[in-house]
Amino acid sequence: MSGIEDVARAAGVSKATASRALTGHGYVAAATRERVARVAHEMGYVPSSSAASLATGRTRNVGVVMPYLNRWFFAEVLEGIQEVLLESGYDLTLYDAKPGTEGRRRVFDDFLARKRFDGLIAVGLEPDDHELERLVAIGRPVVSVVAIGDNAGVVRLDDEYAARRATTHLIELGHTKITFLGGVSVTSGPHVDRARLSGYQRTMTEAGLTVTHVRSEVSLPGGYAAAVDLLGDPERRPTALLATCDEVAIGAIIAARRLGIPVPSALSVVGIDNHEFAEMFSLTTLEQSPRSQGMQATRMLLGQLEDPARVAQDVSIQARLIVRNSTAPPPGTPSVTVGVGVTS
Amino acid sequence: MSGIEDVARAAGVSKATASRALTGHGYVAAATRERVARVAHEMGYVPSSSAASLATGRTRNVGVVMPYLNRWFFAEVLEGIQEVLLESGYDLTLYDAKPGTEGRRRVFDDFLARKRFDGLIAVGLEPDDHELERLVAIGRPVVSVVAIGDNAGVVRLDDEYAARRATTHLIELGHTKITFLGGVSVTSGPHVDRARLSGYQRTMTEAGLTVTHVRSEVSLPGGYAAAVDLLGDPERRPTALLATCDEVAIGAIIAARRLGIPVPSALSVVGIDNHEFAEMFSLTTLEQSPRSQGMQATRMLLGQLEDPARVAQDVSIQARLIVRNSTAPPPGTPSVTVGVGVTS
DNA sequence: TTGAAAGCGGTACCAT
DNA sequence: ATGGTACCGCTTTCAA
Repeated sequence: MSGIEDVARAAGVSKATASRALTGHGYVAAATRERVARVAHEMGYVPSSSAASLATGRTRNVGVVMPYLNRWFFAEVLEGIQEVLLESGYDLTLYDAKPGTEGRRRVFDDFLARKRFDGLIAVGLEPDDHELERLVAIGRPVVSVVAIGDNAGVVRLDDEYAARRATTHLIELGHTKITFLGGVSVTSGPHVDRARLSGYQRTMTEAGLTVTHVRSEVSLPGGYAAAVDLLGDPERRPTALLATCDEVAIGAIIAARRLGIPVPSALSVVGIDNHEFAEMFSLTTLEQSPRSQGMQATRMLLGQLEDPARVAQDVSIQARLIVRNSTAPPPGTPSVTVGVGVTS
Repeated sequence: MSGIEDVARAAGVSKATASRALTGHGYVAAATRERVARVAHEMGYVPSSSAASLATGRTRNVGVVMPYLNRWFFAEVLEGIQEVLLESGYDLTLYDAKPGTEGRRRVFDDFLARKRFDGLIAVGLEPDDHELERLVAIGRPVVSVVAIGDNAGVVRLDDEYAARRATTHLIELGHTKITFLGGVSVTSGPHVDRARLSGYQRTMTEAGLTVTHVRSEVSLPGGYAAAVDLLGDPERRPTALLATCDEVAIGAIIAARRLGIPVPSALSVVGIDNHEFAEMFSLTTLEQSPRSQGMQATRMLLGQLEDPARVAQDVSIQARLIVRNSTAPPPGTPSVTVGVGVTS
């Protein structure tokens, strides 16, 4: 395994010159640079990253902390991050921080403290005070996808807006019995679900409609289970459902089908995400593109790395409504109304 | 940021002793060790990993290469790997190697060559000759999940067996028109699907039954689309479907429901995976636990790292059949037959 | 434009 | 059991 010294010798220059030629920092005669580069290539020279890191203090590595890897949103964000890092020659070190686990504690207390990265991307982390403090203590730039509650750079969906938009869509179709499916409450549970629930509640209240909220585990099977429960009871059954995310919405659609409730003629369903399955289920939803959020966050971080003076930004995304075939006017509406009320 | 030298000074010992006390290598008086440890802790000392790597040649980091992050199998494997590495204090560097992309080329030609890891885990990689050569050239232990075609350590599902077992299950129920859904052919496409298709074909042939294979993109929407096509044509419609994986199987079940074909009374469906959605769809399937495959592979790799003499193993897993409610005897079978023929 | 040499922060050998 | 010191391989200042 040849080091830079071997390359220098073979090219007939000093280590210093070889380093300059290879890194592009400092003056080197064009001819020299070329010769060194060629020799290095021929010898199959690959710089030792630990030596370079030790000398420069930079790792050319970015850390990514996220609580789930196997959920659509997170996997997509991760792919987006990976794509940009790959282009930029940065490695990506992944830290899995599942809420409430010993592993998460170790990630914050041990792993991150090692600073084996130049910067960090936190995805949907919802850190508590202690964790936030650790994050800040690292002293490296942090950008987050989904708010994190401090002054770091952020890329996020405007959740409140998305929920308002979705609710408005249903109200405009003529619905009055609209139930929000998912999350815990406005004051507890993941921030994302709280913001969406809140957007729904405000819109309903402003329209003089009654708010109804049914909890559901935030996953496809969770939405299915909750919807089976809700829709099975004719007393409680609404004419429209706003789910906290597409996974829950799709679970609900599957539940409705099993119960023989036609969507959208007897029940409208809206989600938030534009999940990869949304099209297959003709789901009306609000688009958030997690992949491009990951890409944006990464670009923001890389920008800060190359110019520490750069101010951290806060990018808020207004989701676009995608109307498919899971929403229609409520049953009994004269067919002159607006909308795409085609029966499935 | 205090270094080991500061710790040594504060504890009144030499750098060497401090290092020994902190790493646990070599003799140190118990009292000394304790004092050094305490001082280090008080000072918030965190060793520089690049310095340590440079000195020891070991990174305490494991690389993971996989072609997809957003598919169930891969995400699960990744979580399993992450879990074991976290326990062992290893970092995890992720390399996304999507087939046919420029990014993949760079991963193999540039990123992996930097050897910023002590060992590598390749998941479902299906490397071509060039890529395999690069992998070997790295000169670090490699363990793969899903075969890789060389002499590395492997943890994998016995795909041929899984398909045979699934096919046998359907044959025992009395089915004769069984179609395999997914994959490309026995000689092309991903190895996994080829092996499963092959297991199906042999079992069918041995039973004197006719082989029918319908291609499908290997995803839930893919299975849905392919099944809509197949089941929509009464001429071609079989009484049972064996899907190359649960995602395809579930797509097919959804398609069947949409077409008004009751599962399992008019159509039996078997998958391979035991996907997180399998239970919700009452899917009969062969269980493979990707999470534990990831964990096993990681333990195998860590074992090789601490004892390079250790022989690489080849762990092959025989999937267990989980009978749920997506399989039943074919329509028209007298009800005295064996099986779990409950109509959905 | 190039070279010599001093680190970067640990580890581990060799003495003591 | 502990200390002195020579590396690990690269970057970067300073002098030439």
